[in-house]
Parts: sequence; structure tokens; C-alpha cells
Amino acid sequence: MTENELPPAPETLAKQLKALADPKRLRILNLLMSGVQCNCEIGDALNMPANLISHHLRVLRKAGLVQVERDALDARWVYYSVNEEAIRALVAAFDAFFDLGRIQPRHPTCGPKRMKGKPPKKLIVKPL
Amino acid sequence: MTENELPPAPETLAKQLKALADPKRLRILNLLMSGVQCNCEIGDALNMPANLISHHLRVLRKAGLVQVERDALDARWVYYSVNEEAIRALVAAFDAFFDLGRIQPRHPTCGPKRMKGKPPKKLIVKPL
DNA sequence: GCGATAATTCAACAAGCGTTGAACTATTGG
DNA sequence: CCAATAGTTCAACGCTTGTTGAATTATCGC
Repeated sequence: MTENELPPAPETLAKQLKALADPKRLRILNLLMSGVQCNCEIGDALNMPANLISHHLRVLRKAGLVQVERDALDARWVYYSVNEEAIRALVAAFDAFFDLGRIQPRHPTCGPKRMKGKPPKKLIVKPL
Repeated sequence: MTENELPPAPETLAKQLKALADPKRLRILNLLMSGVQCNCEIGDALNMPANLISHHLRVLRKAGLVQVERDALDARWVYYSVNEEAIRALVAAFDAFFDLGRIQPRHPTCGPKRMKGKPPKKLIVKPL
């Protein structure tokens, strides 16, 4: 990212981070990051009941982070995979947001009276 | 990251993502990403009451993502800044977790009977 | 048609969480 | 000492969310 680009909208980013902010969902995604899985494979690997897996996968689906396909010959089998495009975009957005190159020196618009119009004093760390 | 490194523990990552998974907290962090701020500057910029800002900053502090210092000459002023080390580590962990290079072909341990011991059929997309 | 299978959805519940308003703490200056 | 200031903490409330158990849906093979 260049310094002229704006970080993504907080609402959009927060929505996707919220979908990720659960250990179980991260575990599911971790499995999918290494390859396509069906509900029962995820259940075996993570010792999770099918209904809970379905619920979590629904959250991830709604967030656009996973994709779903049925087996071509036996539709009872449903396979889940990561949505590579969405992951790629999310990583880019995340990296842009937390690009440490964005940090600028402090420009006070508020502070003790003697600080107005003057360069900021050197801060010292005091225990809170 | 090399392909031999493990992704971070889901609990650790989820805890930090949970701290980020709120639009208001992302807005606060966005301000801090561009420079050190005090509570009233954040409040002016985001039109948020001081107590709510304190609450959100506490969440971010607990997650280790921001740092806090008091003004050297007037301790009423408290300045917040991003914890660069923690951000750097989080970005690295996030990128490692969602490294698309991790994706492997599917190795079925479960599926329709005719699929055992055979290469996976080509999947077709059916509406769910 | 029916039993088995894979998966999804629903309902209820408890826990978690963001917000509001009030109270509190610490500091400064007159 | 007291008023003003910056900031933090507390309590209550309504909303959100993860989990459990049951019910449902769709599919397959006999």
C-alpha cells in the first residue's frame, strides 16, 4: 500500500474479524487452510458435533470466507474450502490497516495549556 | 514464514482478533495508527464520550495492542499509542495463518463409499 | 417405502459484550 | 481548600453469541 491509500472501512473489517474471533472457527479454518474437508472430517479432527460445525461454517460462509460444494455423485457429502479471493483481500486489508509505516509524529490538538503552539515535551513513562 | 512453521494457537489469535472485532475500536486504532492521541483528542475526532473511549482503550490495552503514557508535566493528560511490537507480531501471525501457500490437495478420510481408496471426483457446484 | 446417513436448522439457555449514566480518582491552579 | 479538568471505573440494561439437544431436510441403497 502507498501512503495515499485509505485503510478499509472499520465496519467491513470488523465484521470479518468478528467471524474469525472464535477459537473453534479458527480451528475449522486452519483445517480448511490445508485442504478441502467435509463436515464429518472436521468433526473427527476437532471432536465437534455436526450441528455445531454447521453453525460455525454458516458464520464463516456469511462472512464470505469459505465456499461450499456438494459431491458430484452423492449429494449427502458437502465439501468446504477457503475462499481464496476473500482471504487474499482480507489479508491485504489487514496489512494495510496495520501498516506501521502509517505512523506519524504526534500533532497535539489538545493537552496541557503550556503545550499549545509548542512542540510536545518528551514523554516519560509513569505507572498507571 | 516457511512451510515448516506452525500457525499460531487459535486461542491466542482469537483473543486478539476479538479485541479488534468492533468498529469503534478499529476507529480508535486507526487514529492511533497515525499518531499518539489522548482521550479527548480521540473523543473530538470520533464524537465518542470519554468513558466509552476509556472502556474500549482498556480492551485494547488488555489485548496488548496499545500502550499508555502520562504527560511528563501534567499527569491529567494520558497519551495512547499503538504497541508496534505487538502489532508487528500480530500481522506476522495473521499472515502466517492465512498464507494461501499452505493449501494442499484434498486427502479424503471420509466421503461416499465409492470414494475410498480412489482419487476424489471432480467436484461440481450445486446450489445449497 | 423405509432405514441409514450426512448435514442443516430450530429453540432455549447462559454467558458475553457494547452502551449509558453516574460515581469516583487523581491532578492542577487560584 | 476548592473548583475545574482529564480520565477511569462501576452498575445496570438490552442485545449478541456460543452451545446443547431435538427436529428437520435431503439423499442413498436395499
